[in-house]
Parts: sequence; structure tokens; C-alpha cells
Amino acid sequence: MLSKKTKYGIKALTFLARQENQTPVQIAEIAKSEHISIKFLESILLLLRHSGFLGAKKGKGGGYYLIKDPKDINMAHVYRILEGPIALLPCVSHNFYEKCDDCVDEASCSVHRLMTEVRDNTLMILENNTLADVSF
Amino acid sequence: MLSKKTKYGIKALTFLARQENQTPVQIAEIAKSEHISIKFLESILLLLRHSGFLGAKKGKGGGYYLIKDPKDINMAHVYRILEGPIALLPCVSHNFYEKCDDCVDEASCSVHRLMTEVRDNTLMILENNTLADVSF
DNA sequence: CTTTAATCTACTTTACCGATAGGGTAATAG
DNA sequence: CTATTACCCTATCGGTAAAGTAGATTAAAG
Repeated sequence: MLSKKTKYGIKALTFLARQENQTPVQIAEIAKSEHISIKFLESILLLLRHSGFLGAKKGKGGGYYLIKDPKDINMAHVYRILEGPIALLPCVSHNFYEKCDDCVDEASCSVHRLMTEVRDNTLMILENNTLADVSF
Repeated sequence: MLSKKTKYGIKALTFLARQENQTPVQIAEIAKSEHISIKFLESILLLLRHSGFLGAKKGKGGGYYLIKDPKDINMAHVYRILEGPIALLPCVSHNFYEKCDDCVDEASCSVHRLMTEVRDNTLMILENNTLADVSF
């Protein structure tokens, strides 16, 4: 199941993507509109900033804003930053690969094969959706 | 990410499906072959028995065995018993539906739409795979 | 230069859950 | 009766999600 962090993160991104002009939006405004705890949202936005999705401006009139065009942000990337691996098992993941303790041979592991199929499909969906697709 | 419970459960099921005759197999034998903690596996097999997948026989010569034909066990069912909802969000799940606290309108929720797509695809894959498909 | 509005950083808390260990009970075969 | 095996209950240990709290830092406005 998706963590609230990921859910809130995506909601915040779509909120920013729907803004007409590129003026910064305050955390409190996003939090209120999306019904999210301000402090929790704060830490999420910070993460998104450090990951290169958002810019921030401090002081009066400050807030967060999208750096890139929503069309150029694919949801697989967002998902990996917020939630982590897309694969359901470490041994199936490309970006977060880890060998199983209990598996002798991956190729002959029934679970591995099934979960690889799931992963490939999920990845395709996420990669084919940009923030722009998702926002409206 | 998949819990070890689910992973081990599927491994145990495939192990039993690969047995030629239907004589009971002891927990210890499965645990050793699949490199799983005996005690943990015990609780998983018990769950699978209560869910109607396995039968058990106590005493000497006892153990666990498949009740149904592997061809008649679809992996979506197995997944739901072991792991829970297939959907990544409660508001997207059919069998475990729950309304979001923060969402006013599901239809207009960007996360909801995206995750519904992921869910439909994953479900299709799991439903189209039987234990027999996965076991070999 | 001071005030104000905002982000940034760090620490703490609460609750739950995954994974496993231990020990005792019940049934069954020989 | 005895050995074997599943069944069941409890406890523990560690990690993590989801916040909550307190203060520091930065920058714009007057």
C-alpha cells in the first residue's frame, strides 16, 4: 500500500501543476486545500525540492513552485523518490536491487517471475503518465 | 513492497503444487527446502489452511497438502489472503474499500485515477496466473 | 534596521506491524 | 504408551509511518 507521504506528495505536485502563473504557493495554502497536516506536508515538499522537482522562495511572498514543465515529469520518477522501489520485491527491482536471502536461484523462483511481470506493467503505466496527464 | 509472509506463502504453495503425490509434507521439509524459519512458516501454513487452500494431517506421517487443483487457484486470491488489498490505496480497492479522510471527491482526485489504472493492470495479471502456471 | 512571513532543520513521540522465538496442547500412527 | 507432528497462544525485538514540537534561518517590506 502507498504511504501517505507519496499520496500527499503527488497531490501537492498536481496542485502546483494546476496553478496558472508560476508565483510561489505557500505550504499552508496547499495544506488547507488538500486537507493535509502542514508540518507533514512541509517535510514532503522539502524532499521534493531536494530531488529537483520544486523550487522554494523564503520570506514574504515566498512558497514553493514547480521547476520543470509538468509534461516533463513522469510519474515513475516521482514514485521512486516518494515511495521507493516500484517492484514488489527487492530482487525484482532495477534501481534498488537486492538479492534474496532465501533464494538460491532467481531464474527458477516462481515468485520472482510473477512479480517481474507485475513490475513491468506497473512501470509502464507510471512512465507513460506525466504530471500533466495526472493533474487534470 | 511484498511482505515476507506473502513471499514465503507463495513459495510454500508452489512447493506443494510440485509434489507428485498428494501425501502430506511436513512443515520442516518445506522450511528447509525453501530456507524459511520454521515457526514463521507454521503461522503462514495455518492461515492458508484456514483460508481453504490447504489441508493438514496431525501426527506421524502428517503434514500439509493442497486441497484444490493448482489450476483452480488464481494468484489474485492468494495475494488477497496473504498480503491484503491489491490496490495501492484503500479508496481504490474493491474488496477492502475505505474512504480517504483528505479527499472530498474521488472522481476528481488525480492520485485515485492513476492508482486505479495500476490496480486494474496488476489485478489482471494476478487473475490470469494460476498456481499451476506459477509453479513450474 | 526592524518586523514579519516564510522556509529549513532537528528532535521526539506514538503507534503499529513484520518477523521470529518459546512453550505447551492435541491428535495420530505404530 | 510413545514418538511425531500440527495447532495455538504469548512475548519480544526492531523498524517505520505519521505526526507533533521547538527553534533557527532567510528574505522581503516598511
